[in-house]
Amino acid sequence: MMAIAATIKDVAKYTGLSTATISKYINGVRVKEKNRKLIEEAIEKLDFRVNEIARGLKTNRTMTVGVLIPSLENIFFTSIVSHIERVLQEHGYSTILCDYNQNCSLENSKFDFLMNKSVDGIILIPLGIDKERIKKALEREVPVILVDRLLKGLECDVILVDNLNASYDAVEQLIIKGHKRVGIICGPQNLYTAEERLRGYIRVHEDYNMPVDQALIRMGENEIQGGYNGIKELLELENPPTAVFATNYEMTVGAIMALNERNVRIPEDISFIGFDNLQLAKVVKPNFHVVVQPIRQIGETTANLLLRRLKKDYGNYPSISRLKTKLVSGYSIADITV
Amino acid sequence: MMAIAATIKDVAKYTGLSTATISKYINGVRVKEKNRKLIEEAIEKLDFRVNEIARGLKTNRTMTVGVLIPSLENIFFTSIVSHIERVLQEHGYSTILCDYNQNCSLENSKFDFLMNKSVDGIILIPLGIDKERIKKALEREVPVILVDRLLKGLECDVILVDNLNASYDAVEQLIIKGHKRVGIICGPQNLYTAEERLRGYIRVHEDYNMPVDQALIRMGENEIQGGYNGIKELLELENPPTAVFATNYEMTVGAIMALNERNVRIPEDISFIGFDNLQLAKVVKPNFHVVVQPIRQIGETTANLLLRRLKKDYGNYPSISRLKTKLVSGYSIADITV
DNA sequence: TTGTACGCGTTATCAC
DNA sequence: GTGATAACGCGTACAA
Repeated sequence: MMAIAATIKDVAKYTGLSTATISKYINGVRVKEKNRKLIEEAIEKLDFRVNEIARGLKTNRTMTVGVLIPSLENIFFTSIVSHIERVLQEHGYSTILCDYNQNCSLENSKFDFLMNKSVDGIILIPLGIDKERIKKALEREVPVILVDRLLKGLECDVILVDNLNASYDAVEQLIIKGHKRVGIICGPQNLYTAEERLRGYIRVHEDYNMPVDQALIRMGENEIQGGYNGIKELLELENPPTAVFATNYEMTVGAIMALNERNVRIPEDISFIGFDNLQLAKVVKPNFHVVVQPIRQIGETTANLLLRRLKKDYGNYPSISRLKTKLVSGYSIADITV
Repeated sequence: MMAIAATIKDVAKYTGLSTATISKYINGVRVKEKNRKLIEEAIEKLDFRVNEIARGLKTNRTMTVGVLIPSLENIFFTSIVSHIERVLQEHGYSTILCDYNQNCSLENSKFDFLMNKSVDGIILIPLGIDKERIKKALEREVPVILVDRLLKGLECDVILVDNLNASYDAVEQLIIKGHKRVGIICGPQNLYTAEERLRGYIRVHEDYNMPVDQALIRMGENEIQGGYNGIKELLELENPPTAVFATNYEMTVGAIMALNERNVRIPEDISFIGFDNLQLAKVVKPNFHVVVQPIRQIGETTANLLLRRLKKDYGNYPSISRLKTKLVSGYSIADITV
């Protein structure tokens, strides 16, 4: 025999009160002290829980947020989601998670899927979504928050990381320590973050009046393989760099692997700065310098902004946050100033 | 002006038909050819979409599945989720994802949260959940599928990996190649998978009539640090192993890092078998042997089983699948048979 | 094949 | 403070 969930009606019957009163109690309206006791007893006894579906039908809210990310197999993205989910859940929202497998057309269709599911809001790490979809969502008063990547020409809340200065500061450290030839391993240039990180690299060169040698710029996929190949190519240059900056986590792993494999010592043979995973940087000896993104802050800021929008608080719309990274020091930079 | 979603009523008005007819059309019941055309035109024109909330209220189904995993910061888990989500989404289900941060009490409360959200089914990678909760869910006809870990004394569908034989086969390869002292780096023994993997190690020793040296068994957290420490301890033994088996991905990364750092060569100085991430194994030179879990298959099997249960197909309940791993060869085992 | 009428569990609007 | 009642949008007898 299966326990059918009790309804407001049941509680009403049990207490002798009306459904209206029960509903009010549930929604925080004051009721007579005596009735309060009674209702609480009934709820306990009948194991009553609000039917969110029925409530949603009335209120037009599902207490559900859609989160759409490029891939579930990338720890940077999923870590952000982890924090988002925690904060939202604390406020009673559940998180419908979708990934689009780095595929724009999937990105579009999953966005539609979420809209069809009547989510109350959407958090999106975008790739190449059709901006009209986002506009339409906003028109329907479904707030959308972009994360990590900007979509030019779209008025929308967005939480970013200051990638340009992250990169600038990292490379600057190398320059300050006397490095004239700094290699950079970066992601595809149609990707907002990768582009920004390369721009930081270029700008710091300009600011220090140093030429940019295109041969030192290695682009590849944001994967282990990309980092691995990048290092390989850099080491095989006639005039190889004395320092290398890897600009995302997977590439950092690949780069370290390639260096170890060739017995290239850090920092004696080459100086190195990695990206993102502090734990990894701490495990490898010598600990390497690493640019750490404020993952927790990204997630929490995003969730909190969305919660505000869900409360119809549209203060400082559109809000553009640019969170700061941290350069955590290690022992992977050789001082070669003469 | 915001586009309010059209309802069945609107479509009925537009076509001059009744809401019942529209509803039937939507649910695949035949209608007059002429009316079909008309309805389709109206749906297109009005941009009508079924209100899943209202439908859920009637059908008592939310077309939503809860997925509860130990951590969103572990790529093994999230990769499984990725496949689950894809399959479910193809069948119109959305996935509410929660993680419990490796914390049993959170595991319990998030399970409750999902039940309160009236999900149609739950997929759980369990740690120490109160089994009564699962029983109660099953009684309420909410199917639950366990993944990766067994809960003893609970009748429930479960999708497992044959960890014992995975470990057995890996270590056997080392033994066949003449290794008498094989180190194993494994996770905490209150964890189902870690325990199974160690049992495989022990069983193959028994089968080959080899003593098990407790000093060669290093336990730690399933993290990079655990693998790193494990290798370190093994290398510092008076009588160190000639081969090492790391039993999860993070530990494999840590182990490789530690070996590289000490310039211990694979396989000249030590033979090695890793776990899980084929891409990593292929990137490191020499490619190392690696036990690969059928992640895609785990996800798809899980999703498909749940879909069957959601259709009230309770054939071969409880279903216990034990999926096979694959030992992918590399060049990390030295043949030291004399 | 189509239409009428009602109910799903909740909230909101009134009166009282 | 409380209660009766009408929505919310859809599915489904049952009747036509």
